[in-house]
Amino acid sequence: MNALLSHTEENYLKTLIKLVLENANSEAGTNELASHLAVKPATANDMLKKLKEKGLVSYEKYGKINLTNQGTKIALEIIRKHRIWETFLYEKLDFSWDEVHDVAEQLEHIKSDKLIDKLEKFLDYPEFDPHGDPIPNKEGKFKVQHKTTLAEIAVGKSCKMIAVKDNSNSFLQYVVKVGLGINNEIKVLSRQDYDAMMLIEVNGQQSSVSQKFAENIFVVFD
Amino acid sequence: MNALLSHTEENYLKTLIKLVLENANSEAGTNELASHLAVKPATANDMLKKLKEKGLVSYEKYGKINLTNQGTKIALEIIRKHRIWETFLYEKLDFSWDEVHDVAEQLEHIKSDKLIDKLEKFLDYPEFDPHGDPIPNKEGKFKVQHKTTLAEIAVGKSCKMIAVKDNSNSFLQYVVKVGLGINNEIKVLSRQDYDAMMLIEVNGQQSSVSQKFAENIFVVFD
DNA sequence: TTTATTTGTTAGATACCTCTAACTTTTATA
DNA sequence: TATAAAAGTTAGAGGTATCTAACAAATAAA
Repeated sequence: MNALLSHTEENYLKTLIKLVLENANSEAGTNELASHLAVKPATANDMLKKLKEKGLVSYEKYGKINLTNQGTKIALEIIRKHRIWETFLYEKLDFSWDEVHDVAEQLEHIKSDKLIDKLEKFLDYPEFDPHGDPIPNKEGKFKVQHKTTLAEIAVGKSCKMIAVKDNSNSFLQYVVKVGLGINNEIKVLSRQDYDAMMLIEVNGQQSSVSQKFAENIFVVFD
Repeated sequence: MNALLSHTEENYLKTLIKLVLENANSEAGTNELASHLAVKPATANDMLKKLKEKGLVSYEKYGKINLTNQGTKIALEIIRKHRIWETFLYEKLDFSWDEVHDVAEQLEHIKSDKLIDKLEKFLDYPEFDPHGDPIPNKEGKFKVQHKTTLAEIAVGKSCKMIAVKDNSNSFLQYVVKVGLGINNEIKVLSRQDYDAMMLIEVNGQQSSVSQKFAENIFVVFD
């Protein structure tokens, strides 16, 4: 029995699960939530009351926010839809890597289980989206990859890019500019002691990237 | 400069253009509009004021409603999106003929010109949707077919189904049950004088259909 | 430990879309 | 043409999602 949630409610749940998963402490705060959704804390607070009323989040006044099992389930369904749509846009409609996110933000709210299941089949059951993030299946299960960042790779070693951490347009466009994409080989040529700037090589193209950049590129060892 | 309209506003425009095109008199009334949108006349009246304010409809108090050029343009864009999505669902995702409408009602509101243009290309620029309705191009132009209904076909003659007039689920499911679909050949075997019930044959299957049914099937002569 | 800062909450207001109930205008009918 | 019916409008209200401004609690700093 999927509760009928508004786009807004769905966006709150999606943001909450991201915060809970990223924070490692498995908790989120009102201000944090509000800033991710670009609303004021007062607004987020109101919505939290509503979501609590619906049994989707658990929290007490002045306490930390968590998703209930039901809330987690719904949040994973939204992430599933988002990533399947991103894959469709990238693979079938020739959208570029950095264009898929914004459109998928809209498409993820379409209410039709049949649609997303048929789309998944059409794409031949993809396990990762164009950014390398895992796609939850109908039961909410997904592949977890051990994630190393480019910043951790030693000088002289090579690795393969598997995902990005930051999904912002500005970052993704930067990644494209450096000539990087999913499954590309990266060789670490040197690293500055002072600021950890790295010189890397991708498909013969050398680029100098910051530590911040390197920390947002997930890789696996060759 | 595409005004940023809400889903609701878009639905009003879409319904208005349908009424205006169907009515032949090129006018619509408040009650008529309201009943098609399943809202009360008071609600429709409020929205009309807003759409007039935005320059999308023209009407005077107690007068008839018309779309402005700008309103027509936007309405055609929504119809274009709806029909392209229907075609996608039917051709690529194996949705059945009678399932596509409801999902397309949601998809038509996705805001991305790039998306719909790429989808159109992916489908190889279709001219008609799965119900036989013409798909407006980017400039709002579409093919007009001279439409004869099955009710007008003489006994003993054959014709080919090209579209349906009624898009309701109950009608479409009935059409499927009779074994009919776009481009099927229909032979009119007999017609009752009393109530115009017709006996037709489709792919070897004989069915008895009412006048109401026949009036909602568009055909061309062989 | 007292104070300052950060974080979270409440109250009151607005815009959107909807409703019901009452009223007005137009159209049809007797 | 007078009246009844249909069509259209207005006023007042409610739910959702948002805001600002003011306040309260928890945490960090002096």
